[in-house]
Amino acid sequence: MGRQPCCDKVGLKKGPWTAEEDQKLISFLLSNGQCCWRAVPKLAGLLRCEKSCRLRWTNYLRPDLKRGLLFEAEEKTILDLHAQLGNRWSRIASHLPGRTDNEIKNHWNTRIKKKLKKMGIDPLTHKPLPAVPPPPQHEQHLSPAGESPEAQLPALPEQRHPGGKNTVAMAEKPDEESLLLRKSPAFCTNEVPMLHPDEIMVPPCDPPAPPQTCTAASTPTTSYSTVSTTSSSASTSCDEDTLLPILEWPDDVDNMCLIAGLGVNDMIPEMQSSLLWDYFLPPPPPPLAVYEDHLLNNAYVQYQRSGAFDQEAWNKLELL
DNA sequence: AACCGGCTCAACCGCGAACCT
DNA sequence: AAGGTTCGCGGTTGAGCCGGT
Repeated sequence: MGRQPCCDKVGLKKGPWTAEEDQKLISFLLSNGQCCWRAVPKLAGLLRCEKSCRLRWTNYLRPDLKRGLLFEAEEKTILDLHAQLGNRWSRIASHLPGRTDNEIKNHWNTRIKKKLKKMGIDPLTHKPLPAVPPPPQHEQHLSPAGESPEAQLPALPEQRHPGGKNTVAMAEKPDEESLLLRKSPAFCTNEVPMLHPDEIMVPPCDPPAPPQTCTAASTPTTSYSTVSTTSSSASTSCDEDTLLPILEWPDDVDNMCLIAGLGVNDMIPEMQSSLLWDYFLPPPPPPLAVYEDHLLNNAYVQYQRSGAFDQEAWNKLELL
């Protein structure tokens, strides 16, 4: 359909915005409100396309935006929502007041994704990464076109939305199979529940804690526990909705050991440190069936099921 | 001091949906 | 109904920053 590329017009400026341009846009939008974006650049006296103006406003200039690092609770909310929604950044952002989809997308791609990979979790599916089999000795061919290791993993279920957008498959109208999965308490390691939008329960994200809680070092685990207590009470209804068993996050090392089938005495000193999280994550993955059993005990699955979240361990991943 | 590589994030691009004529 | 316009979304890019050598 004869659509004009909006930014190809001659004479329109591209690239970083200057303070002067910002000021023009802000003062225009504050005095006139957001109406037809098409008219905004002209009326505001800007040599920008409407798209550029809208983006600058929504992602940067809007007065209700929070700036700076995401709070821990926000990060957890993003994790929760991404597990349910996939890369629907605008939907995720709608649950985080003052945050933009762009900001969340960037944060996901630069931080959370890495952390999950370090934990052996596929950031796309929130499932454990499959074992990468050692290349056969006589067949160490590169995959075609130099695909990344990720591209060489076993094919996942169809991830693309029928519309062609590269989003994680989501059951807009849950089919029989997905309904069964959601009703089965045994699921979890195989499937991340893809929920219908109106089923999504988001733990309240009330970070307006003092900004200093933003740094990992200054945040004792207990401070997050408060948040996760709140969220787990909220996630109770979530679990009711999805009919998942509610498992408690262990209060202490004894419980962690219990879950992992270990005695406290079995633990080496390092394990008794706050790196427990790491220890309960799967080492090089065994065959999938065994692996799944093992995962029933691992911390991330506990997190997926209960919403409880070991913030300290999570923060440590940042430092690795 | 200079160079290099990795990282971050603001901005851009292209597409589809919704709306309008 | 068909074609055009506007808006919003998600993926990608690249300039600038920063730490390491």
